[in-house]
Amino acid sequence: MRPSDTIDSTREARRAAVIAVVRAIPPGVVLGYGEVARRAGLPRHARLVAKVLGTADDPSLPWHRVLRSDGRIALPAGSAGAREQARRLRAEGVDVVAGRVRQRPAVDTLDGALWAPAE
DNA sequence: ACGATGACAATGC
DNA sequence: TGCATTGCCATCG
Repeated sequence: MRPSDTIDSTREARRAAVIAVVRAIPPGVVLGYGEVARRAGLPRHARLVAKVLGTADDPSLPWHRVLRSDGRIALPAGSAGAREQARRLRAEGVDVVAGRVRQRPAVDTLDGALWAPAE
């Protein structure tokens, strides 16, 4: 490996951390960007999470389970991505109405709370 | 180095 | 609920 890679890896490491967290989200569960950032050990990096998901090319990544903190789909309403996301969520049993999820992304729900520990 | 940008979040009205 | 404002922070030109 080139020495420059070791230094650049800070960026890669964060990206990897975010990817790992997103991949760990179980079906039917949704999290906010800020939450994901937290779980990735990067508090206040919600926007970075967005960037990562946007540039991630891994098709097996369940990026559709990441929403805004208010339960809204982050992608522009009507856009191909937004429709795709809503479609996938419903396929997992998540209620999506008008680009919004009928479930609190917050760790308010029992499922979310129980999911918190571990690792 | 500097300002603009963005799949964000919290707060206030 | 919706919209505007402010704060945050990595990226990019």
